[in-house]
Amino acid sequence: MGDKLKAYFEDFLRKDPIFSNKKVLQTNYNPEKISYRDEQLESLASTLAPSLRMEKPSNIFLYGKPGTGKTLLTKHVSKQILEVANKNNLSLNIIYINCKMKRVADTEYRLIVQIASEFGKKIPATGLPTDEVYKIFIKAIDEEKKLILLVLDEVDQLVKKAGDEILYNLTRLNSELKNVELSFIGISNDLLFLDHIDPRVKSSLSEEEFVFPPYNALQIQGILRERSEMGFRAGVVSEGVIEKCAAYAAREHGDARRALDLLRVAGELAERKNKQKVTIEDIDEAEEKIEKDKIMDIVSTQPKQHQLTLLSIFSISEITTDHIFTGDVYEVYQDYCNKIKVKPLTQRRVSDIIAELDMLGIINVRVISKGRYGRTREIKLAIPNSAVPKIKTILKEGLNL
DNA sequence: CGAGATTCATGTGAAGTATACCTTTAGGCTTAA
DNA sequence: AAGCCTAAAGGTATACTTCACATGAATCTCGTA
Repeated sequence: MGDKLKAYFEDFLRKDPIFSNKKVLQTNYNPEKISYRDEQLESLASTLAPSLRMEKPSNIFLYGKPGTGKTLLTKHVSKQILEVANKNNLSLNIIYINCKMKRVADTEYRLIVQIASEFGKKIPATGLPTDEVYKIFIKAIDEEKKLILLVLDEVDQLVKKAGDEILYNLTRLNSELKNVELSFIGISNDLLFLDHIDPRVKSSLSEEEFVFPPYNALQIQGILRERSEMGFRAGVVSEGVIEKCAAYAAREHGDARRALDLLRVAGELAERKNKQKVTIEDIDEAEEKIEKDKIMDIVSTQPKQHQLTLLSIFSISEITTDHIFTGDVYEVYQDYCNKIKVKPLTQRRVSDIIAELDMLGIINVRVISKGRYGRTREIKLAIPNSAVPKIKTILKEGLNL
């Protein structure tokens, strides 16, 4: 038993590794050089530069489709600025918050709590009035003179859920602060986001606006080449692999992150299969795996009730190819609840949950009127049918079904 | 035949409730002088 | 008397429920061409 395992590990060690430096291909990797975003890099840098003179920089708003380098660039510039600031003993803080994170920063209260905790201030998760939380927060940071850059990634998600007053309150925060100056960097995937918010907030939040256009296929190829040279051993990546990754990603509105994921996962799959080269076939497989992993990730972190709702939708989708309606989902949902002895929520709530699941992108939902036969949500799966059974079984396991 | 009324199944908004947690405060107990 | 602990009172955020009204096109109704 042990020998076999040891042999496997020995083998693993001896085997020609596909990767030379896998980190480079991971999505959280921060490259030294960012290609094809020179213009944005320069704009961002020049807008933020005054912060090194302890002058409050303009608020900035970045938007563009996913995987166009918004977050990457922001982090990159932040890092550089911070390094310089530290070297010169400037009290400059850059706080990065991702507003999408469920149960972390998806309400006004939680957002402030989250920001405060970045400053080491613990605030209870519930129980305090929101303006009290603001006060605690202000008190905590306003002690010494400093400059804070607050990066709000995926603000659109936050505003969609909790309204744009949050942004108003945040921008107003500056007048309450005596020593600290606060600048905002908002990042949004939704190109129309700015059109939907209060004009007053808009004008103060986006004093500067930078658009991140999608990468075209050639640019993605370029990015992939750079990274694969660093990440893979020479000659491991077969002819056409990069082109294919780029083509896949270009199809998805030029999402570079996706392209990189694709390449990395393809490499991992090849490695697992003890292959010497990454081939085009690996990419197809990787595509499927990424999709599945992504969904699994979202699904498994959902609260129980959401999972039950989702499970109901999946179950129905397996028996019919027709569109699914809220009423059907609710019936199945109740059955599942009874089976595991959980008190079912009301249809009102389930209706809201379905809307939330839509926001997550697992399903697509449209409110339609079926005339004489009432009005309902028309639910469609936003994931490949092939992935359903597996997710379903995992869901069931997690729910003791 | 077509304009207008009806109808259905659920969307949607507002207000209320349950839960879990918070701070404040008042009383009771202990302690030390 | 001062200090400390505890429990009750009074407050909030969040997830959910309850109630009531809004929707909007397929279908029905009925007057008219």
